Amino acid sequence: MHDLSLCPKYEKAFEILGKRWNGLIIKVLMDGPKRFSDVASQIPNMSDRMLGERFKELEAQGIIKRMVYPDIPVRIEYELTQKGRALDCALNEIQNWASEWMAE
Amino acid sequence: MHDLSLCPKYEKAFEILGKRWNGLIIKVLMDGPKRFSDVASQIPNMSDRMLGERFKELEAQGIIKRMVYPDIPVRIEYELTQKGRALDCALNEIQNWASEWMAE
DNA sequence: GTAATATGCTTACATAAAGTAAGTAACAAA
DNA sequence: TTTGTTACTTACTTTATGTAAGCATATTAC
Repeated sequence: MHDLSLCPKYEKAFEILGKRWNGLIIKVLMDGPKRFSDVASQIPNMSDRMLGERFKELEAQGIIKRMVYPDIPVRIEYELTQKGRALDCALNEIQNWASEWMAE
Repeated sequence: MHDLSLCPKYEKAFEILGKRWNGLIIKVLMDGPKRFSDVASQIPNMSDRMLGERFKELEAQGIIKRMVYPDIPVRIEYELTQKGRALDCALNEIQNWASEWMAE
């Protein structure tokens, strides 16, 4: 049989989105820059450990950036890059699908 | 602070899509019904064990159905349900994002 | 008749990822 | 001085995933 095989870029996209918590973290940040504790409180079942780990990975992948504001006390915010915000359409389509097909 | 919290249906959607291999398996089946070995050969790094496990989960979630045709030898095919096919737009948006933003 | 190959899995075991709970550094407020 | 807050980190346990092999049924090759 012919082997179409998947697009390598699509596979890479799912190395990010196909990992637990990432779809939720990115969606929360679509609302604007947020602090560690604000993201954590919007995703109740996720631990701090996971959020810290995911933030580092997403930053390394260029999807979010970590901003340090030298207020007193120091204020740290995470915000989406252009690459991260470009996921808006895709996540909205997932929301639409969920609204139509997922049970309460 | 106010706690918007995410839509529960969106969270459920990512219990499926946020799990390794599911985004790839569903995409492969968008092309039409396929046999176990055909899906396996299109996702080279995934093991048979994982494919078997994912097929069972996706069937339980109503995203695919397992069809048994009593040919000789018996032929088993996996195909998307209406619910599964409804993910087409979302996965296409992910493909678009990947095409634009993922490195080679 | 015996051996080899194909399909659609399952099993046993090893490693990696995620969950849980507690702790820490820097500062401020009571 | 004790308590609280923020943004994490550390140590340990449990779950998920990876790896390799096996199995039942059947066909084909020799």
